Formats: sequence, C-alpha cells, structure tokens
Amino acid sequence: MGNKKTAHHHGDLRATLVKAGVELIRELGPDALSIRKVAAKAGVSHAAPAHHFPTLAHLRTAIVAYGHEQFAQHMRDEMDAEPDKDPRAILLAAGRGYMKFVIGNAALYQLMFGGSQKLYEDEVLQVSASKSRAVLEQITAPMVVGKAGSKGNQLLVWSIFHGFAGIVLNDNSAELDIESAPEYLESIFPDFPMNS
Amino acid sequence: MGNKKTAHHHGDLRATLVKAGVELIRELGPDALSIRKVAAKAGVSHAAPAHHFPTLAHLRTAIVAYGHEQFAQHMRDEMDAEPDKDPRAILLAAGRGYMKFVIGNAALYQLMFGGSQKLYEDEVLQVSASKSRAVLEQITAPMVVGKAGSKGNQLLVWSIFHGFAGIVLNDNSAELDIESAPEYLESIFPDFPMNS
DNA sequence: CCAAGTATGTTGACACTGTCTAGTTCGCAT
DNA sequence: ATGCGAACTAGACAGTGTCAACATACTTGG
Repeated sequence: MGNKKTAHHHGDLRATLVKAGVELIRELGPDALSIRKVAAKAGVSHAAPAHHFPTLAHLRTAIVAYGHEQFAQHMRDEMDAEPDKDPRAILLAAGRGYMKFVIGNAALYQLMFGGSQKLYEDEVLQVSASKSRAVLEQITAPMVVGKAGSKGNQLLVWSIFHGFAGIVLNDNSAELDIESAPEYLESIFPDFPMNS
Repeated sequence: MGNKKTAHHHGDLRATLVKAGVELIRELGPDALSIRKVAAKAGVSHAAPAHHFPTLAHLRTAIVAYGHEQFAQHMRDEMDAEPDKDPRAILLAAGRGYMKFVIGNAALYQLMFGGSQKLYEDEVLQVSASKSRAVLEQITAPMVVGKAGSKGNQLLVWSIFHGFAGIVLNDNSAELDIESAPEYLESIFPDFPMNS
C-alpha cells in the first residue's frame, strides 16, 4: 500500500501523461506536443487524456508547471553547491543553474517561457511558478535598491537571464555555443552594487 | 503602369499573403497562423500559397522577415526623434522604440522571437534581421568594452530588451502594464559606462 | 456484502490542419 | 500564333483537438 499505482484503470495516468509530454517535446520539440501522441506514448486511447486535461492547453500548463519545479531546483542546486557565499557569487550561481536547465531542457524551457498558450489561472502552475520566483527574490535581495525599487532589480536580473537564454536558443545570428552559455552569461553579467 | 498589381492571375499574391498573415496573427495570435486561413483571407484557394511558400514554415519566415523590417524601423524612428544625442539617450530611445513595437505588434513579436520554427537560412530573413542587428551594434558602440568584448555588450543590451519584453508579454505574475513598458524599461536600465 | 453511482477509459465522429497530386487557366516569349 | 511554364483550383490523405455515446472498474452508502 501507499502505492498509488492502484488507481482506477491505468494508475496515475495524469502523471504518466505529463511525463510522456516532457519526453515528447524533448524528442520532437515544443510544437510537436499533441494529445494523441502523448496518449499513444502512455498506451491509452486518444480520448483518455480528456478526463485529466480537458484541452491541450491544460496539458501544456501541467507540463509547464512540472518544468517550473525542475527549473527552480536546478537553480537551488547550483546555489547550494557554490562554496563562495558572497551575494554576487550566489546570484551568478543561480544564473549558472538557470542556463544548465536551459541546456538540458531546451524544449521544455521554450514551452515555459515561449508564447504558447497557457492557463495562468491554474493553481498548480501558480504554486510551481512561485518557486522560481522565490529564487529570483532571494538572489536579488542583496542588491542595492535603485529608483525602480526591489521589483526593478528583480525585473532587471530576470530580464538578463531570460533574454540571454532566448538569444542562445533562438538567435542563430548570435552564433553562441549553447554549452558555454553558463560561463558566457557570467562574463557579461554587470557588476551590480550589493549590500554587505 | 508601374503598378505591380498586374502579375499573372492574382497580382502579387506573395505580398498579399504575408500581409494577410500579419493581420491574422494580430487578430487571433501567433499560433493561429494557418495556410488555409491566410489563403481564405487573400481570396484564393487553400493550395495557392504552396507556390509561393512550400510549407507553413516558409510563410512564417516571410512574416518574421517583414516583422524585422518594421521592428528596426520602430527603433530607428524613436532614435531619430530623440533630441538628446547623448549615447545613453540614443540607447534608451532604441529601447523605447523596441517596446513600442512590442506594444503595437505583440503577436508578431512573439512569432519573431518565440520558439516557433523558422528557416534561418532564408536570405530575405537574414537581410531583414541584419537591420535590427545593425541598430543593436550602433547603440552599443559607445559602451566601454569590458572583458567580454563589444559582442558581450551587444548581448547584454539585447538580453535586457528581449528579456524585459518577454516578461511583459508572457509573465503574468510580473503584473506589468504593457502600456507603461517603455518608461519602465528606462527606469530599470543600468547606468552602463559610455565613452565620450 | 451488494447495488448504485462516479471516475476512468474506449470508440467513433466532426471539422480543421498541412501537404501532395492532378488538372486548369492565363500570360509571355519564341 | 502557338507552345510552354507559372499561377491557381479541386480533391485527397493523414493527422490534429474536441465532443458524444458507450463500457468498465473502483468506491462508497445501505
């Protein structure tokens, strides 16, 4: 017991579909996400997912929520592994974790932050997205507050991370090797004034 | 004469399709772009576009190229209208033009810089994209060159612009009014050292 | 412990999509 | 003027999301 695999027919189809979706976009890209392919991957009929995800946007939202969990964890892992506890070192460690997630989960990242339709009102998404946001708040907390307030600092750092990732992934004219993105981000990241 | 509208059957269907595509995504969003809807909007059969755009990705690429032209022009317009010719003022003017384009062409912007598949090898796209890139090179030219070189400066500025736009468009938790994006960008933009 | 009810799954249908193959029509060059 | 090729139409096919009707298995109230 305690094994949730004894649900009604399939056993935790909802989680299986999310996992299948993650694998699918990893193999075929974010646009290839399809209810029918995910259903086939999970070994159920094409209409089975409808009970767990009424529309494709619902499935996409659940996958994005899953991605946010992994995303925040990547940043936290890198922050924890950073020996230098200087605020800037921690901030850069988060950026490194950010880029490592991008490298290892490019399609998932694009699904999360690309323009594809999501259901922002979804509670699961809001909870998981708040975890990434908590990391952002933590790493920007030591920054000296300027005229735009601490929210301005958060927006600036997040913009740099997001924008850099977007260029690495989508701007071929930048000619950036995705593998060296973590180090390159560090080399361009401005020397913001920090408290303490 | 001089009127190009006397092509074979329809008269400049290629340009008509691009224009219809731009209108379509403005009305229904980037994901709603479809060959058949564009064909219907142009008043031709569903297979007519195939002669000008073999696949949907070709059409999308042409629309993105069109977008880059407009995009670069928005930045240039704002730079030209800026009375203060200080390098930072020019840089911020470009950012203002950038955001004005985003505000007025949100769906087109997402098509351009979102993850949707494009044909980067397309010559028309490369030419139009180089115009945006030329603006970037111009506005970052006065920046003091750091360890990452001038390319590092370009990447940083572009990242801030791109990232900020992405947050404005896609991150509902940021709770940013899109209309105030130009001013807000200016308020968070760092005070980078400039030559002269 | 069994019956009813509900959650979960299947099958089939519909409208829509991109793309391919044939045919048709029109304009231009030889 | 005639052929020839570019531009367009019509039809077909596989694949998509979503809906409706039905089947099954678990769960829970009596």
